[in-house]
Amino acid sequence: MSSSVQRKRIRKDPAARRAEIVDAAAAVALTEGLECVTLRRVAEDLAVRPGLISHYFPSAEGLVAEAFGSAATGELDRLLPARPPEDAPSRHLARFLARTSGEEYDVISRLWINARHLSRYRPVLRDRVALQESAWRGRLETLVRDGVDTGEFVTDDPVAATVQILVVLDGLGAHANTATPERPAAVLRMPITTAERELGLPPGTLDRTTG
Amino acid sequence: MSSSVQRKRIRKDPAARRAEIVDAAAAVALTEGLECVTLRRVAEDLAVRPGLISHYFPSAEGLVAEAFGSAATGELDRLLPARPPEDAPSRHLARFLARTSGEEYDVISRLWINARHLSRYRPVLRDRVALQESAWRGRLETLVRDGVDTGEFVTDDPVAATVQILVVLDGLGAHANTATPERPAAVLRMPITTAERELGLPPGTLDRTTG
DNA sequence: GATGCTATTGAGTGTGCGACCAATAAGCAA
DNA sequence: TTGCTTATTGGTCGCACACTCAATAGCATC
Repeated sequence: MSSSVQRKRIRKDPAARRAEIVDAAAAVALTEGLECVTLRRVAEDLAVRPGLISHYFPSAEGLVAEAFGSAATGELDRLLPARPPEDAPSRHLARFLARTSGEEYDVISRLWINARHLSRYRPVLRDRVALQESAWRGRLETLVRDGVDTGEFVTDDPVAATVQILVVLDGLGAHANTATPERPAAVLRMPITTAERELGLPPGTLDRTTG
Repeated sequence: MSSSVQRKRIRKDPAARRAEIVDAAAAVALTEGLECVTLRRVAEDLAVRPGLISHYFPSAEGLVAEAFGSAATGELDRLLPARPPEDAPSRHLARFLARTSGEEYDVISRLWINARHLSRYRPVLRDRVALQESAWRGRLETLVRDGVDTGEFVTDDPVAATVQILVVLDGLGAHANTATPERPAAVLRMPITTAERELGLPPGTLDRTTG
């Protein structure tokens, strides 16, 4: 008779239920942080009992790692999707760098800071972070190599160029959780400057393009 | 008569006791992480009761912030001490950058990652992080300005040059908790390259010097 | 419609945390 | 020596967490 109690059980296909759990966990990871990905929290969001989450993830650490992996993969796809043939590599790179400037990118920075810190205590998560790192690096590296192939980019070490861009992005994202004093324009432009320098592009090539 | 029980009370000067607590908390913060700075943990290290820590720090968050501040200040003093007059700014800067390459620096990177992440949930800590950030920036900026004054460095924006160096250091330190694949030499040299570029120094000027 | 598999629940265990507070004793001052 | 201030103790409370496991019920299969 109590109003808020839902006694009806909904039995789902294990694969679908698992995906549902991972999605909910990833959402929590993005909005609240990885330490908020708990059995109780995820169960509450899905209106099930905590024990059910344990059934799919015998160790909570596995769920946290999965949540991070899912969230990071999703953000990578939004930030740096596969390049359609009609986009020139330089244009695609410019779009990517433009997306890393907005406040929207802070969410991603927060997630990475979170994961890199929590990796200190969670070996399973640490492995997942390493995996995601190589995924992000790999996708940017592919774009760089594509640009070299078309002749737009010039570098004798695509890996070094790629990693240098990522290091700068990591450095700029480090402050996503703290109120940062207004930064000089030269600092805000560091990703573009670095990319243009390492890829042999004339200054200004990677600035925001229309559309 | 029980062997492990210490019933004797040691009453100390409040200022001394407080300093003792902060020191112990800073040590835990550096070695184990800020989330291990708990009333119980610090009390155990000092062989006192948790209630005593509460007496000096009514809120545990205050202790965590203090622990970070103490640890960060100590590390800054080791890493970038005040420049003695007999040291040329370029030589002092070269020493600083050399110290940021060793594995010893990983401890500092870990502390900063830790603090920047935990800032998300702890407003008191967040303020302390902002304070420490300006302290680190201030000290490096002073060194840069000194070099400009002596004519060794050339830049029209000392702040931008300073922050760019720090951003690169932050970016490289982001991986302190994860096993990082061997990085290209160009990446490892980024701090030196950035400093030389932004300060108008000939390449190689800031490489490791003898002594 | 009956049966069997298993997804899901409900209840309970143990741990570590911050916070709170009355009782106690150390050491200084009168 | 006596008395007072307060640093320090010991104990307790409530909360949130992961983890365990027997009981239950949804649903596909026969």
